[in-house]
Amino acid sequence: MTADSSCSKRESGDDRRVAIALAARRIIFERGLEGLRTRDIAASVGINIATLHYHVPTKEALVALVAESLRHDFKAQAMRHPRTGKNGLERLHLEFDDFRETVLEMPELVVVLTELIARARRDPAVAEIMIPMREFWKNQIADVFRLGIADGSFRSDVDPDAAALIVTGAVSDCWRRSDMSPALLDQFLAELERAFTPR
Amino acid sequence: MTADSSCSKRESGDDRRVAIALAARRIIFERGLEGLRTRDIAASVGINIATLHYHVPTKEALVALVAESLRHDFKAQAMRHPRTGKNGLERLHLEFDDFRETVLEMPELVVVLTELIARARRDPAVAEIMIPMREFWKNQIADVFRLGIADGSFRSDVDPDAAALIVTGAVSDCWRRSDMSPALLDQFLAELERAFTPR
DNA sequence: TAGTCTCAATCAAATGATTGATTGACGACC
DNA sequence: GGTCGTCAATCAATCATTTGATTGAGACTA
Repeated sequence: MTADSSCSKRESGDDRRVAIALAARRIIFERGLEGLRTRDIAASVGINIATLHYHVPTKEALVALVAESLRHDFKAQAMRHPRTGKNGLERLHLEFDDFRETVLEMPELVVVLTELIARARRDPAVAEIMIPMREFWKNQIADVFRLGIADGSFRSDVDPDAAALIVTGAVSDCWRRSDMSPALLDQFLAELERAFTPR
Repeated sequence: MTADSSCSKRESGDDRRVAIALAARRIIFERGLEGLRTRDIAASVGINIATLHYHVPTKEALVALVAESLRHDFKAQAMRHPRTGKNGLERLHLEFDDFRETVLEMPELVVVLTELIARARRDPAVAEIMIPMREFWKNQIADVFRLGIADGSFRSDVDPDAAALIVTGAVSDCWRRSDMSPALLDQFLAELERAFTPR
């Protein structure tokens, strides 16, 4: 206890808010938005409830902070692997590699994403963050399909927008299952590629 | 008010519980599990909070009742259109017709389903109802694919289980979007069929 | 009549949020 | 280098309301 000198120093506002968002994400993962309590977050961060309110004034603002936090991670993720010089199919394949990595590294991500997307229906502040995120992802995949059709790595009768909806939807749902064996995951992703490749 | 004679008769326990489940579903649709309050359900049904507890002893039991209610509707739905004498592709097509109907008739269904499936991770009583339901649906679709491969209406290299995951996942996610135009929905479903048909 | 169902009032605890006092950090000034 | 003032950050205590649930009496039904 006395050796713990890091506790005597105050964190900056931004660091605090990051810690708050991460704690909230963990709790949402475990208990859903349903079970998210401001006091639990404060306890998890190691601060008083009033301090939490000092940094994040309302619970609603807190949920929006979580949404921002997710957006931030999502963005960092999207920049991870360059796609230049790859054809459509190769890019789709890289998307799936990213997916596998994310499942391993951030299992909680999609559970929290799902809760926030559901909340977007009833909270405009959250919608403002989550819906553009989702659309961005879908449009990225649609562009991969357009490229693939042009370079011949996908069937010419593929509808890029519809295909993107299929891929993003199937991948999201698969992610939510979280109990899939690696073998079944491989089967699933292989079948998803086969769905669009020429014969 | 005085002309309202239906209020003068007591409902049976079963009818009450049905009304309670339906009220709860409506509230979950509007506010999520996060915003589900026993008093709001009681008010919506037109009964006192103690009466609600008489019929459904705890909030947990109430959520399980909602899960049962969903299962019941899901079952009724599955029996709706006979599938005899149809090949694989025709059956898949009928599944999609059902999907369209359900989107129109019960828009709240998948929002509530999603909330309950998320809750299944942390509530064994709900998991016991929701997970078998989901697996049943997936296995039905997998059987459609097996039939279709055998009758030649689907590609022979389709992996039925993986394909079922793709279809159920994509359809569920699409359903959750709830803001899709009918034209885009048609495109989506057509592309989903093309993904598995021979060339 | 007996069992079922319903209600208003109530309980104990939880919940999001507030208040006022105190502490920490930093820069200016002597 | 020490002191002071200012602002940011923190805390314990508290508030007002909500929440899931309970109690005991009365109403309803067959």
